[in-house]
Formats: sequence, structure tokens, C-alpha cells
Amino acid sequence: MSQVLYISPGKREQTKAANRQAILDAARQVFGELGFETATVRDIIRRTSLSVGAFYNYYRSKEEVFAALADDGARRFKPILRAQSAKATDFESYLRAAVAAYFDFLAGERETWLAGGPGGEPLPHARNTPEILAVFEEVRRVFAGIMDRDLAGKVDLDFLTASCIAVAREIGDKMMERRPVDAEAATDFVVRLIVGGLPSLPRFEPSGADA
Amino acid sequence: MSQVLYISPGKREQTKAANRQAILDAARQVFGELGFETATVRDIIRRTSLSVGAFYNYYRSKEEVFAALADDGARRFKPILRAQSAKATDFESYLRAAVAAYFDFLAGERETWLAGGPGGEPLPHARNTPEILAVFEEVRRVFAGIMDRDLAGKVDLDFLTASCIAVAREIGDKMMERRPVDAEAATDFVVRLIVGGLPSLPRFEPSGADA
Amino acid sequence: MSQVLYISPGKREQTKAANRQAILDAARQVFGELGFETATVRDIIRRTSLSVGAFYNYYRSKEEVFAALADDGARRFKPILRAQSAKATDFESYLRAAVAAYFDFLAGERETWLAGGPGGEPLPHARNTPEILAVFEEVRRVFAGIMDRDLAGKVDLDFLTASCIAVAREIGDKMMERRPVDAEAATDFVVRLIVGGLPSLPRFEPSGADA
Amino acid sequence: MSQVLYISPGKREQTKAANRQAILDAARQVFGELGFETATVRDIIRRTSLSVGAFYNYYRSKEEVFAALADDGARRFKPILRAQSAKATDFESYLRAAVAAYFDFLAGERETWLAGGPGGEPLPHARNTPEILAVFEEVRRVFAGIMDRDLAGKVDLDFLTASCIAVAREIGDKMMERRPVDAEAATDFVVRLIVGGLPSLPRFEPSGADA
DNA sequence: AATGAATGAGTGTTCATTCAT
DNA sequence: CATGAATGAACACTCATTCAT
Repeated sequence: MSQVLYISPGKREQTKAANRQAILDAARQVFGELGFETATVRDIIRRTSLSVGAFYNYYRSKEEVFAALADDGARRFKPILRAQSAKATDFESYLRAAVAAYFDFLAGERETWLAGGPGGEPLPHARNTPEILAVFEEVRRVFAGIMDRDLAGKVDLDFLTASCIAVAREIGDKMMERRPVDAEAATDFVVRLIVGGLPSLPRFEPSGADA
Repeated sequence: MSQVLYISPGKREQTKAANRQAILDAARQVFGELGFETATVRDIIRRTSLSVGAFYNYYRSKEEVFAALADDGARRFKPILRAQSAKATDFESYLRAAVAAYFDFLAGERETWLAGGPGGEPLPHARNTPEILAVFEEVRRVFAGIMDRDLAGKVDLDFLTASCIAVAREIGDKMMERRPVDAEAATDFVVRLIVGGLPSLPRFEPSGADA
Repeated sequence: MSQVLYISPGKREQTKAANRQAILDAARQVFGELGFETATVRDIIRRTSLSVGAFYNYYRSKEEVFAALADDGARRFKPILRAQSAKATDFESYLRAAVAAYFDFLAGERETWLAGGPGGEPLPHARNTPEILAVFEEVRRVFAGIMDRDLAGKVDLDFLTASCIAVAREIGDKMMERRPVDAEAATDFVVRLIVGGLPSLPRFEPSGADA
Repeated sequence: MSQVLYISPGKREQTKAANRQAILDAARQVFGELGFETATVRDIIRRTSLSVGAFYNYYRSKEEVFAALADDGARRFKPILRAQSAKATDFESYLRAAVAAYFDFLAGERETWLAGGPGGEPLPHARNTPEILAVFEEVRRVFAGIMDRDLAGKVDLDFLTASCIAVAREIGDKMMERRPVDAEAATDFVVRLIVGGLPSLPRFEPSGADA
């Protein structure tokens, strides 16, 4: 027998990586536009030069691509957010750091936004890429931690966290739809709105009430 | 060979309307719990005394019930919102009126919220009843009008509207998850946050605004 | 509303029952010819005037038809076998009763044997209808009980049971391939062979050996 | 860019034969454990140091390995059986020789039997290795010849052959499941049962036989 | 009108087979 | 020759919609 070993990545490895990425990119678009349920594996591979079978060479199931996308987003965003918030000292700087990190992440994802399916209608309100959902989860955790330390027992934490996320999410989307994408201005808007509104919020005085 | 019994021939029109409503009610629950894609027509009629066939006597498709639900919500909410905001004089009272109207609407929908899937977990992000989405659209229009009159050219209207909607939506959901449902407190939270933050918002003074 | 109730079976019920049976018959053929794995649901419905969807109106899965067939066979055979063997007094009459019951059952199934797919090749050695497998299981149990009582400790029970089943099975198939089908002759052959051979079988003498 | 190493250019032919055999061995195991349909080509090559591609270098299809296995078994068994039965003088010695040969063949295949699925239950009716089926065909032919010579016109030859095969097959399987594997005892059981039963079999004396 | 069985396109997934490297 | 990624037909099963009753 003559056994042949190919050493060094070579073209094979390259295309493998490229295909993996192509599927990921297509999946990001499709999930974003259609949502997990509506999106079909065939929708994904149609945006690709691959076949159904090839999809399953790279990911074991529709769910796995979704998870891979989410992991990827969370993994890329987590260190940025951690680094930023480590430097922060009070609530405002925490908030600003987190929002700025999130908006930077979003802006970095720009290429994805620009894609726009070949034949499909780009559904308006569909920004539910698993990556983005994962990022929100991370932000939510950090925010909760931040506010717990600084503001506990004074304002309705649950409501406040929810509001921060909601505003950041919405303004983030709006920001991405504008040209040029101005992350600084958007960050400023969010932080001023929240921090400005904070003192006006109803408080439960000394005697501890619950939520 | 097949014997036919007509039971209570009564007011045809009455029962027709009742069936229409029964489907609508069932659909509201099901779409709320499962989302449009996951929900099946059979899921809907199962919560009804009707048959699949009857469903198609009243609505031409799954999509049509969804649309009907949206119309219904918008129709019921529009007059309330209009009446409330007619009495308002400045931005704060406008905002408060609109948010209060929305939260009242939500609270009135309570039965729906109480449903809770038979065997399943009350899916987290499944609060997208078409009615609710329609209400948001209406709120968005009114808000835009209000702010256009009072604040135009000074703050980023698009961002501000988006923020109001986002916060109202999120806090509305949170409110509904609490017992007892306290619409007044929730309204207060939203209004204070927004109105309190308003003065801190960046303004583009004399020179022209952008898009 | 006018509610209409159709009372008495009517044509609907009739065709339902007919379809159920048609699927069962088609499945018996297909499983017999192809085996459970190889047989596809489409193979089954192709032998029917129904659609894929209809199949699932009647049976929840491919496995369920298989089970239904097996249950049916076991249910029909069990009482016959029980009745026959209740009357038996020694091993020979037991054996004869059981074999006769099995061969009668087989002969009663004749229509099925005559079917023969429209376009497909009637694979030679494929008599593994779930019904028949179920019948064998039942026979095996009864035989084991019988021999346990009469012959325990003297001959290799496991070998003997296996031999009885094997011979009955094989001769049963052969019998069905002949015209006319002569159950009595076949039964006689099996019983004589086994009962005649029994005294020659090796025994483990007084001192108990194991199997 | 891709570096190619040829390892041990050695005797081409030797390794080719070895690979062929490796595939055959793996296939024997896999078909035995899983059956033809359930077994996948990947299941086979996974028990090999080869790749899917290599599989198709040696065999043109999954079916071809199956056939090759059958041929192999028949080829190996045929001479043994022939030799044994050449020495036989009457029916009993013929039968004993054939059964002994078959059981020896089976015992020689022991390694295969020992395999036992990695995670799964050793499927009950999955002893249909093509080799074994082929062996049966051969046995059937020899038996038919033997009995034709010795017993023609007196007993139902077709029934008797079928019974011999059925019993040998079944007892062979049982034998292989016991420890230690005792081919002699098993042979004795089969021969005594059949030969003992033979005189009791119904005969069609003077007048003509049917088919 | 009401019914619910029938339909068949569509879904996620598997697997024998091919072919560029 | 070996390799293993690519292919696409096939599978079991679901579900919106139609239609005979």
C-alpha cells in the first residue's frame, strides 16, 4: 500500500474554513431576517454555494449553528465589556462603558448588516441574530451587577435594568440604520437619558419595600 | 342514512359573531404563547368548540387571524389613546396619558396573560401578540406627533420616540409579570425616567439638524 | 349558530374503517416483503389510494402500524392456542394442538399471502410480518410451559423449543406455498418428526447436569 | 505547498489484499450486528484504518461487499462439506457430516460472534451474515442431493430438507450463544432428533407422490 | 354553515456515492 | 491509490389548506 500524507493546511483546510464561515454568515443573515423557527436549513445553504449535506458536515443540526453564532457573539463581546467596565468607577461611567462597548461591537458587525439577501425581502424589525441576543444577556448580567452595587434598595432595579437594555437595544438598531454610523453620539444619547432620568425615579425610602 | 339534528337554530348572526370572537380569543392566547410560526391552526381551534373547517369559514388563513387580531387591538386602543392625549397640554402629560392608556390596555388583556401553556414553560420572548404590536405602532404615531409639536429640532426625535416605545414596551411586560399588576407605579416609572432625562439630552442648537 | 350532528356511522365511518384496513393490509405486505427497516411509509401508502398525510391520520408512526399488526396477530392467535392446548393431556397432544392452531391461523391469513405487490418483486424468504413474529412469540411461551411440565431435566429444553419453532415456522411457510393448502398433513409431518425424534434425544441422567 | 510523504512503498499487492480483507472482516461484524439496511458504509470503514473513498476502491457498492461476503463464505464452506459428505455412506452419516461441517464452520467464525455492538443490544434476529445465508444454500443443495438418493418417493423430501435446515440453523445459533461452544453436542442433538423422527414420518407407499 | 379526513409541499436529517486534491 | 468533503435523493413526519359529506 502507498499511504499518502498531506502535511500543512493546504487548500483543503482553507476551503473548509471558508465554508464554515460561509455557513455562519449565511445563518446570521437568515436567522436575523426570519428568526430561528421560520429559518430553514435550506434557506441557509441557499445563500451559500454548498449543498444540504455539506451543512451537516459542518454543523450537526440547525440548533448547533444557532448556538455557534451565539457563542461567537458572546465570546467576542465579553472581554471587551469586562475590560471597559473594569475601568469604571461610578454608575455613569459603568453605563457609558457598557453601552459604548455594545455599540462598538455592533458597528464592528457592520459588514453583516450590509449583506442583505440576494432575492429575499429584508424584513424590517428582525435583528434577533443569536449573537446579538447573547450579547444582551451578557449586558444584562453586567448591568445587574453594577446597579446592585451602586443603587441597591433605592430604585426598582428590575425596571431600571430592563429600561437600560431596551433603550440600548433600540438605539443601537437605529444607529446602525444611519450613515455614517456614529457610535459616540448614540452612546451619549443613551447615557444622558438614563443618567438624567435616574434622580427623578421613584424611590422606596429607608424602610425596605420589596419589588 | 345520516340523521341530522339542528340544535338551537336561533340568531344566526349572533353565533357567527361569537365564533369569530372565539377564534380570535383562542388565537390571541396561542400566538402569545407559541409565536406565529410555532402556533398551528389546530392549536387554535383546539381551544374552541369549532372544527378546522369552521376556522376557514371565518378566516381565510392563519395569517388573516393574525392580521385581524392586530386590527382589533389597534381599533380598541386608538380611541382610548386619542381621548387621553386630547386632554394633555404638555409633553409630560401627553406621555403620561399615552403610557397610562397603553398599560391600562395591557392590564385589561390580563386574562390572556394568565393563560400559560398547558404543559410548557411560558416562553420568554413570546409577547408578540399582533394586537400588542399594533398598539405600539399607534403609540409610535401619536408620540411622533406630540414630540414633533413640542420639541422638534431640539432633540433627536427619532431616538427619543424609539426610546419611549422601547421603555414602555419592556416595562409593560415586566409589569404584567408582577402580582398585583400595578399600572400606576409602572406608568410613573416610565414617565419619570423619560421626562427626567429629557433636559440632559444633547441638543443641536441654532444650526440645522441632520436626518 | 346552527350546530349539525350526524348520527349513525354513515359513509364517513365506513370509509374510515376501510382506509384503516387498507393501510393495515398494505403494511402487512410491505413489512413481509421488505422488513421493517427497508419498508418506507411511502411504500405502504403507494399500495393504497391514500396520501402520506392520510397515513398519519390513522397511525401515529411507522412503528405504530407495525405494533398494530403484531397486536392484531397475537390477539387473534392467543385464544385459539389457549383453547386448543387446554384440551391437551400429554406432550404430543400439546404439540399437535399448538401446531394445528398455528397452521390454521396461517391458512386463515391466506388472502394476504395471495396479494403479491403490483409492481414489486415478491422477495422469496420474507415472511416476517409482525403478526407472524408475534404469533411465534406466543407459541414459544406456550411450548416452553408445556415442555417444562412434561420433560423438564431430561432433554435440552432450550434446544427442543427452538427446534419445534423452527420446524413449525419453516413447514408452515412451505405449506402456504402449496396448492391446495393442507394444514392437516403439515401438522402431521411436524408432530411425527418431533415426537418420533424425542426418544432418541440425548438425556442428562439422574444426576442433574446444567443446560 | 502540500508535502507528500510516501510511507513504506513495499509490496503493493500484499496491502491491497490486506485492505480487502479488513473491509470484509469489518463488514461481517457490522452486517451481523446491524443487518444490511441499518448498517452504513461508514459503520464499516470506521472499524478499519481506511477512508470512505478507499472502500469504493475495493468494492463498488455496499451491496457488493455483502455479495463478496456471501461468496467468501460459500467458497470456504463448500470444500469442507464436500469432503465430509464424500465419506458418508447412509443418510445418518450424511446428515451428521453436513451438520458437523456447518457447526465447525460456525465455531470457526467465533470471533465475529464475540463482537457485540459497542453501545447497543446484540440484536436478536441479526444473524443474517451473507456468509451464513450462503452456507445454508449450499447445505440445502447437498441435503437435497443426499435425500434424493436415499429416500426419494417415500417421505416428503421438500418438507424434510426444510426441517433439517431450519433445525440446524436454529440450533447453530443457540450453540453459538452458549459457553463453551460445544459443536459436538449440538450436532448430536440435531442428528438424533431428525434421524429419530424419520421412521415416524408419513410415507406415501405404492401409489405416486405429489409435488 | 360545519365537519374532519385527505392532500402534498415542506422540514430537519441521513447516507450511499463521487471526485478534487 | 488514499482521502474526506460534497452531493442530493430519500426518509419519517408536520401542517396549512381543501373538499366531500
